[in-house]
Amino acid sequence: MSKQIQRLTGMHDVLPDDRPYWDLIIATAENLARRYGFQRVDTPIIEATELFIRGVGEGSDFFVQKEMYTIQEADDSSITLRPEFTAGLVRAYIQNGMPSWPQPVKIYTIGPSFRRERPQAGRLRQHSQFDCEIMGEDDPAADVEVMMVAMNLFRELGFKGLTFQINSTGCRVCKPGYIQKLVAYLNDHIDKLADIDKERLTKNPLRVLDSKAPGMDELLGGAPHIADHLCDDCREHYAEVRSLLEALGQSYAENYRLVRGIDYYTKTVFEVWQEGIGAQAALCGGGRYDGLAEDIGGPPTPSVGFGSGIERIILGMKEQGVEPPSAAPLPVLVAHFGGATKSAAVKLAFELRGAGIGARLAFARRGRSMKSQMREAGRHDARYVLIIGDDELAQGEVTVKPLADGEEQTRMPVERIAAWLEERLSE
RNA sequence: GCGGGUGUGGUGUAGGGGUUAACACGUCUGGUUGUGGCCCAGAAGAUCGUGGGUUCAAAUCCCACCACUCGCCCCA
Repeated sequence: MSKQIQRLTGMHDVLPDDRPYWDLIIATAENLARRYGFQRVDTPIIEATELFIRGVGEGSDFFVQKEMYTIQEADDSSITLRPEFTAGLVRAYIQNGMPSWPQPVKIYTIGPSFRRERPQAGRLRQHSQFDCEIMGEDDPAADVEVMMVAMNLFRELGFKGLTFQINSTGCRVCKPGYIQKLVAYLNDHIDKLADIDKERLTKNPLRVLDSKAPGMDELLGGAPHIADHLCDDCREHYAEVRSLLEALGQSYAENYRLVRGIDYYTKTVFEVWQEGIGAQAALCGGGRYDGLAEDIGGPPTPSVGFGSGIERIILGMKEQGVEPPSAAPLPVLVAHFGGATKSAAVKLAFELRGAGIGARLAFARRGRSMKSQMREAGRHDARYVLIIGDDELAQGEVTVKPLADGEEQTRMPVERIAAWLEERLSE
């Protein structure tokens, strides 16, 4: 056991049993996104490290050192497996001249991303994400549109008990002032903070709001809330987001403790929560990032988007008992007795496949009992076994054995079988 | 990086110092001459996560490591 090569920590194999979940989620997401006018864009899995450093923010060297898969190239350049999608998509927007496309540009993408952290429930080192962005639009309606793609995705997948958690994180004008007030308040109560929160207070004060330490509800309830310290522009924007949600009849919970750790977020931040996925209740997270395009060398481009981890959605579906339709079994198995009958069986199997009929061929290096081939057909839920023996071969026929009750076994010329099956299978 | 839990055939488990490690499911074969699902019989498959230590004797006790898992940190 120890000698065999194993999967890397935090990586997962997707086996056939899980495939229906993936297919359903991807199909639902793409269908939904297209109905809202999003178009698919795929960007490389690897980008210049610099892109993520700038995208993620000055103070976030933590990611660079510990959480990103970074490769030093021989020519001294540094490249990184994408830890998120937004930076790459904004880069693609700028580089491909999308600022001069009709605005806004609405794009979605699906693919893997990477983070080097200790895995836990719903958090893998490689995980796949569905990601939607509206770039070049500052209308709060765009925020709401993106939010509703997320919410409706989970609804269409059959989730129950979802809540919108929303907040505004301010902008370059009002956020710094708020942080000062928050820090001042927390410093006044520093004795009540856990060690870890004291550390956060110096490194990333907003994160203290996310503290899981006991007794924080009360302390933070008395802290200044950012919604009360927004500048006029941000306050107006936030108010309109809420009123549009209300106009849609969409409920939401204002969560003053909802902060996203990345510097580029401005104004709207949101998550969709579902109870019960371990410590991670969020099915998706997103928000507005009006300054990011400029940070990475592009024109001012107010934008909003969200990402949602597919593995985590699957976890949630399993917890909620949401089942995707399972893959349809192959309708036919072609059985034979080796030798010349095998050749004929091989030929028949390929003819059927060419005609669009799914067919499994019984393999048998040295011949195999009929019983064994029948068992194989049964195991795979085939509907018909087509048998070619010496007798059939001599007469150019094939025996059709139905596996379901109620159908009679028949025999017919091989030339007729494809048409016959097509008719039966389309019923 | 830190902490908890768990490591026995493919899967799920039992066993808890002493000669051939048990059970279920799964897999494969067979139950006459060319016909599945149930049933019956049989087979394959595990150096009991790895390495070291204690002992006459270790899957069982001790230590370390590794992996998986849950959580913390961080959250893209």
